Amino acid sequence: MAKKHRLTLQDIADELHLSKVTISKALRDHPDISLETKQAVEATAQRLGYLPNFMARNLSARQSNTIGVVVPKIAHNFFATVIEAIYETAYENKYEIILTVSQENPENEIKHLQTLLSMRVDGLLISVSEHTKDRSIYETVKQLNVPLVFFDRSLSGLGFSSVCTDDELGARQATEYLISRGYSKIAHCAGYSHTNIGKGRRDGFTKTLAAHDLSARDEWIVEGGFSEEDGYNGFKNLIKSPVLPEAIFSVTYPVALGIYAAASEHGIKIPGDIDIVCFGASSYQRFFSPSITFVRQPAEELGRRALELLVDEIRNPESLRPQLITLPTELVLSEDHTNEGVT
Amino acid sequence: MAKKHRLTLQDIADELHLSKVTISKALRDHPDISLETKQAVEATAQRLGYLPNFMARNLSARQSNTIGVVVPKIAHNFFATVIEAIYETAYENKYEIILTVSQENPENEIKHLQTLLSMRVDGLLISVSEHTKDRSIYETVKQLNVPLVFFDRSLSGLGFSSVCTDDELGARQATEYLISRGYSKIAHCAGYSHTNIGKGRRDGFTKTLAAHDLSARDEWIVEGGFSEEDGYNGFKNLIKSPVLPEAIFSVTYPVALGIYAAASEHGIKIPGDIDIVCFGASSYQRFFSPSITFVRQPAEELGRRALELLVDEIRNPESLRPQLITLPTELVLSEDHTNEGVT
DNA sequence: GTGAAAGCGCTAACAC
DNA sequence: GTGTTAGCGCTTTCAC
Repeated sequence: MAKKHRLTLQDIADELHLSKVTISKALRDHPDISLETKQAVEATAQRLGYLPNFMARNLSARQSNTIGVVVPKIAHNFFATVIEAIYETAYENKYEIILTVSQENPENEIKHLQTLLSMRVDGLLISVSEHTKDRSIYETVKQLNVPLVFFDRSLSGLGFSSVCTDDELGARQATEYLISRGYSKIAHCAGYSHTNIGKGRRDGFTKTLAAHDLSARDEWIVEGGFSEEDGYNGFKNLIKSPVLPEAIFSVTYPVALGIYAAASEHGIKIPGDIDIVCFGASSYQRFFSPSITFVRQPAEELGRRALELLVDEIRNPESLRPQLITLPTELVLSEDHTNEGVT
Repeated sequence: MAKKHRLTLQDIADELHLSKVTISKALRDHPDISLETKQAVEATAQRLGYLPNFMARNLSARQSNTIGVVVPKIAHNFFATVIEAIYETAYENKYEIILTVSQENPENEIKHLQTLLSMRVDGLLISVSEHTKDRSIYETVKQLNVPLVFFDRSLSGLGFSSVCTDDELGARQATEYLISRGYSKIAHCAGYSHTNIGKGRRDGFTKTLAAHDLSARDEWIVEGGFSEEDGYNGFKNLIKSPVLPEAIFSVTYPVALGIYAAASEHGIKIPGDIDIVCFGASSYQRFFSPSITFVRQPAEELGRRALELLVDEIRNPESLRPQLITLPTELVLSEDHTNEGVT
């Protein structure tokens, strides 16, 4: 059983005694072609079950209508939400998405970027891994003149646009809240300072403390990654301190989950014994207790804006200068705390 | 500023005074080429920053090393986990993934399938939407001879392989558990019976009841979709019954969340007033109370197996007959219940 | 071992 | 309006 010959423009052309160029134009609704012809072509294409070959089309047209995306992780509420928004917005704009996952590994990130470049994507949407340091691949992208927009986790100084959360604002909201609750001994399970989000959140934290004439003991700021495991390890380090903090500001939701796990191993109740505020949360959070106070990240908007900005840059390659967009956060109080006065 | 001319094989060929055919072969490690030449080519390709053009390569080679995936949703723990496993396994097998999202909409599903076919993906991995009824697109795929494997949500009778959860087993485990807890009035927020997973879970439920000489009142089996909203509406319907059930078996985790939301509006405590068991859960579930008893779905394994099976079919197009793989589930008791004897 | 010729399926430029 | 010609960048015979 030989591989079935897939229909081509020529097959339709033969059927209608026209040339394949006419078919090609008709199918793409080119003004050259008369309405009658278009309809006839459309009809037989439909009848024969013709499906265009995008590889051929794209090779010839030198564009793929395709956008490459690199994220550190998928199965994490924040990214899953951003990704879903990216998909929706892409389809509205007639772009297909090629999604790749770095797994927080810079080497994967480079490999995926190369693959996407080889696939000749029209543009790139990147959230860099927590360990990315080598920027040469991004310089290559710049040189190749391929539009790129960072989202959430960005690299500055490369001349690319970015759409990020206002990390410092969110951190300030979180910290102010903890201070308003009467805590003065506040710890921070922080993200790496070489990442924009780690640094922004940490800066917001320390600045807010300083504004209230407070400060955190050195060992109360534990720097690490953004995963459950990092939170777990972070808490284990934290409790080595001779003085325990009254509250913790966690850099991400997964980190907070790790903190929970570690704390429960030590018989420490959260938020009972040590209170917590978290940057980001699961969308399921509201159904469960302890319902924690958290900083809401504008995940959908982030995905949508990033994609729209990228499409803009693809369509107007020359006109635009890099834009650095920052979206505001919002503090969401846990039910336990809002009810406090009542209870 | 003209669009930069991307490097081609010819550029490397010129540099080395060889033909582009030689370069092409050298880069692909073709046995024709001598080691010296290969190394020289490799070196200058590296130096010049050559990136192959996959569109051209794929057009010429008539294969894309690409797999198309259609899922109903991303931002849902089960699918996010399956998708992540698919990505990992794909990379191990040197395939790129084109992921599309139907949003439970059959029209999107068809459109995406056509797009993927037009992109000439080497194979297809599908989890059908909850409303899919028209099967003609799948017959087209069959005719085109494109390998396709269903995962989790499948369509039978089309001659395609599938990798699914043992829904009936899981439902039996859940129902047996509720019965063992002493409940006899058990409701089921069910999925559509025209879907394999809706039907399997419902069958497991009713059969188990029957085996214990029990049965559910008609209005205790509420059929709907698989989302939070469906659970919410389902519960609203459920409580119209003159007799309230003592427990609910929920067809999915999102449905259980909807049930929570609706119940709390009515001042009904779950699992206090009405107990619940759920098919599937969030990976975060264990950190929170109420920690509910649930049926664990083998999400990673499902993704991995489905992709491996597909790759098999791509590589051995003739030899294999459709396989229907079913993976077992496992009941996970909530902490609240396991501690019961002790408390 | 290397390369010239042909073609993958399509589109763009230009003639008619 | 429609068709001819010439590629897009690569791979596959098949000579040499």
